[in-house]
Amino acid sequence: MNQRATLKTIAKATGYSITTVSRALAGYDDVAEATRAVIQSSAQQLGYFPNLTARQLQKQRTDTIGIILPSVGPRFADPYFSLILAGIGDEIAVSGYDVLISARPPGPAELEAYRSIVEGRRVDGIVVIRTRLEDERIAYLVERSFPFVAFGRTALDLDYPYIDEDGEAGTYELILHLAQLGHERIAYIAAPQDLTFGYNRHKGYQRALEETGLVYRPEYVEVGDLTRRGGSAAAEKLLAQSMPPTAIVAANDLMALGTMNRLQQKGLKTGFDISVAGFDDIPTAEALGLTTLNQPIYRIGHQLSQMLLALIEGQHLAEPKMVLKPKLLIRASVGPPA
Amino acid sequence: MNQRATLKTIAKATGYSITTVSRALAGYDDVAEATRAVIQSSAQQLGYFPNLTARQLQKQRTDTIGIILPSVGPRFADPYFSLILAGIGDEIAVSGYDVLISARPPGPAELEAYRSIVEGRRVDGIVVIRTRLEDERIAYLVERSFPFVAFGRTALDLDYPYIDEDGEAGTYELILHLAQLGHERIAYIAAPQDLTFGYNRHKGYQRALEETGLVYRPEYVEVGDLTRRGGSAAAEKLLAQSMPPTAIVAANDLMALGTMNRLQQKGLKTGFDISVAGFDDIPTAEALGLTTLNQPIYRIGHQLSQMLLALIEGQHLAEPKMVLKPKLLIRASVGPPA
DNA sequence: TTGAAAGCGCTAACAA
DNA sequence: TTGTTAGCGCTTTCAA
Repeated sequence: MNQRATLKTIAKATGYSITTVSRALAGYDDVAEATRAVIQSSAQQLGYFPNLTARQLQKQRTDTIGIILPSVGPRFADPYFSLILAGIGDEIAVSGYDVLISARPPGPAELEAYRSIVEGRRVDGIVVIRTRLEDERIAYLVERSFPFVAFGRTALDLDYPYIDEDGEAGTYELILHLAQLGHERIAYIAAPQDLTFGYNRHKGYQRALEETGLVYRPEYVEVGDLTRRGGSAAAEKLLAQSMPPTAIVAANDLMALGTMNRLQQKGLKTGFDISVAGFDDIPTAEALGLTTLNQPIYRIGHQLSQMLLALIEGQHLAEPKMVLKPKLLIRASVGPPA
Repeated sequence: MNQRATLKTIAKATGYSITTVSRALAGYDDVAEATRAVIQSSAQQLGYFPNLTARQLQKQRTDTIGIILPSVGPRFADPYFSLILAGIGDEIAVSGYDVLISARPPGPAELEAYRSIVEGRRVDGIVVIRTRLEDERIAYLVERSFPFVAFGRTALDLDYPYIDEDGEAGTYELILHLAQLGHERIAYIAAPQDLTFGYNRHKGYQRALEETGLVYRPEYVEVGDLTRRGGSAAAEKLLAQSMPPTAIVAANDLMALGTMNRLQQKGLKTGFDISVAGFDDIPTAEALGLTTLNQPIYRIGHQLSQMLLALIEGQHLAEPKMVLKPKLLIRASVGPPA
């Protein structure tokens, strides 16, 4: 990499002081027009570009926000992550901010990454995604009073801004729909229960069963790892029962798709022999006619960005806590019991 | 955000100089054990964490690599981008690096973003994705001799490290397969021709037609914008011809999927009435039985990261230029002509 | 209108 | 073993 031009270089070249050069380039109005012209042309000629790191150190701000993906292997490829990332990235770019991304598996290394970018002052704010009931990341950020917004709630009694979707209400509505179609044996492939959304969605399932007078049977509930493969494995177990379910609802679309795969392998027709539904409405869901609950993840990313930027600017948030109702999309994967 | 502890704070607290504190914490062995103990406990107590920005300024390195996504609207959500990002992010994290991401539409703003992170010294290296025939980004990086690797070749006569897939050979093989099935009217939905992969894949189409003795008809070629919607629109035009094609090949899966949608709307059965094929093998492709060409994008991301890190370390690359052969996956979307 | 000086927080060469 | 000094490149206060 060739030698860089700095303010010093220009100062030397033009004979002015570093201070004047800095001010001329920054557009201050207390610089003589002639001087500014000289300095600007010199800067141009030398290919000057400010060293952002130095500026950050001085200004104590980075114009960057951070996201640490709770990644488990290639899970980064999860459409959920890409969508939220897209929403955040696109919106943040408009304001001239950048996004710093790290991928860490949940646990000590993850928290260490938070400490690193927070204490190390690498970012001005953080977006926390996929919250957990006992979320140490949020506890930490609140304690440090560092600007952040979260996609999701927690069980912690802490005050912080978030957007969440009402997973309980959504799942409740879905199960109700199935019950109305006549399903009585509705199985559920749950998400890990330490994840807030996993807990909430499962609660919706439970509540719907209760209110429709159906029995909650533990053998009809499997916990999956949110992947397609996990969904497939869970479906296998559910179908192996002596009294197999007539409908299988998964806590996310990926597992629902895995379930559909498994049904196909077994020669069962989704939507006829067995109904399947998911949650998220990822692109593939529409293509395969999967009944699911839609939440506008991309747009939520937008909103989270706006909230975070406002926070960074020290503004007060008009609506710091939002819970969105997901929209039930009935598609071909669901029908009356066989 | 509460007050931060710096080296100075600890120096004041312990009575040692900033230098000694720095060295004690950095683990230099020319510090008395007793001193180190005192300093470390003080640091611990004060919750000290080094200011990474300051360190970067001093060390002239950021332990960060940059990726600027050529985004057009929510295109960030393109599985291609997510996958490559996943591959890069996961691999880079292992080495303790972070990823800085910006999203800019191709054009002046994009180049400006490159200049900003390069000249501004915000990153130690860059991954350029989705190269173009006349790629100004690459011309710029080469000229600045800044460490970078590219996913894709260019038409420029420049020496730089890249991994690319052989889009020409892949498409060639696919078209050949269709011809062997008996297709004579094979239409093509091309990618924009300024994109290297778009150009190459189209070339494969052309060459295959020639070699099988089929005619290249301009009216059988549409250029799409790589989205589902674009594929759908292009398919519409192709099907409106007096002599419609019996097979439609798209330059990427998303457009192929759009084509399938359109066929379905028209009541045509993909794979029977009309054959459809794509390129990329995104997750949905398998689910929908789309014939396509697979390239291991995620793993390519891994490799690009490794190459880039080696470059940053000043190492010599054993194999700086790699061209991978995509794998043809025949699925149900393709059959003999109706 | 311009410049000197201080400082952001850190590292490192050199001296003591 | 420890401290002094200088410097990374920038911004900003204050004085001239």
